[in-house]
Amino acid sequence: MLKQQVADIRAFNRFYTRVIGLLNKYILNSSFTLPEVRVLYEIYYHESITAGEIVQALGIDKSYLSRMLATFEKKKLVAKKRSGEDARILFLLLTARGRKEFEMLDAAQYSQIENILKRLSSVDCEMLVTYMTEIKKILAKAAT
Amino acid sequence: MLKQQVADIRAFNRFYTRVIGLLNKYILNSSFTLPEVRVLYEIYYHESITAGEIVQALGIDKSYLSRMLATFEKKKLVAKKRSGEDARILFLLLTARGRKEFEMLDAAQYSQIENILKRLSSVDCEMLVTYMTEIKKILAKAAT
DNA sequence: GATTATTAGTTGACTTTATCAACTAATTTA
DNA sequence: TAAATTAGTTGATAAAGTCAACTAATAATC
Repeated sequence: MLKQQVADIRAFNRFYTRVIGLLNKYILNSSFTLPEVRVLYEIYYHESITAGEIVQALGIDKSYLSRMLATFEKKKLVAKKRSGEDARILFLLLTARGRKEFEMLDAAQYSQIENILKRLSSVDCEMLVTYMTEIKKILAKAAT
Repeated sequence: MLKQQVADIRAFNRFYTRVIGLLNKYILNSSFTLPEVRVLYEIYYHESITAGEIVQALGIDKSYLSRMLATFEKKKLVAKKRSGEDARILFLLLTARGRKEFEMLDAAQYSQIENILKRLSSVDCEMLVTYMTEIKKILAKAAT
């Protein structure tokens, strides 16, 4: 029955909002904020990304990002390289230090998930991953 | 392999963060903020809930909630009733107006999900709900 | 049964997150 | 070459969230 399905999905959304919230909480104990980590993530996995692309990808304000990048530059985590072809564009890249810092965060987030999985049987782990992957696939269909 | 499982779960988390973000975006066009809607939800579905229980359920700060409830009271959406047994405790309840406002929001969120399900086959709908329910069960085990 | 500890909630001060509009500098177009 | 676009910066400010100290009431214990 559709009505019950909608209710179940909303229940999952509330539940999972809380899960994500708890996982993110730990980031708040790091020296970075949540949007900062997301920005570092984008630069780490797409070196030579532009500020505009991050604005698109994360849906954040360009002025907000501009200031965030300025503090990253001050801390020598991110460097900017002006494009030769279009001098309006700045390519962003992590410095060695930026990569190192991000990798530490990334590793901590990894072990946070790992600690959850450790509490589960291997069958439950497999099922969890399978269900998540399937949900992604199904929702991707709805998005087209 | 555990490593891949962790990576898959993190990919799901990034994916689902966006899903929830898109669903929540509409709330931002309402006259309520996201945490406000969550608080109204809690009171609506558990009349005679206390502030402390909401803090527990949603993981929000008690001072933040305290101020939010004050604005709800000012707008005549929420009323407080001091417990006779323990005068430290305030029970929360929605006024008729609060219930009406929440029901409008709730109906809009319902049809938002409904619109997504309409784009899926009934098998996909059922699978989606099943997977979500199973994920909740599995993660609940890990939480104990 | 007075004193201490605990609990529920409030308040003040603050930080983080986010937005808007005006601006600079470079590039494209007409 | 002037006008329009584009990428990003800066100033001002609002909204969201947090922390710690506080009040008021109750419960615990000596």
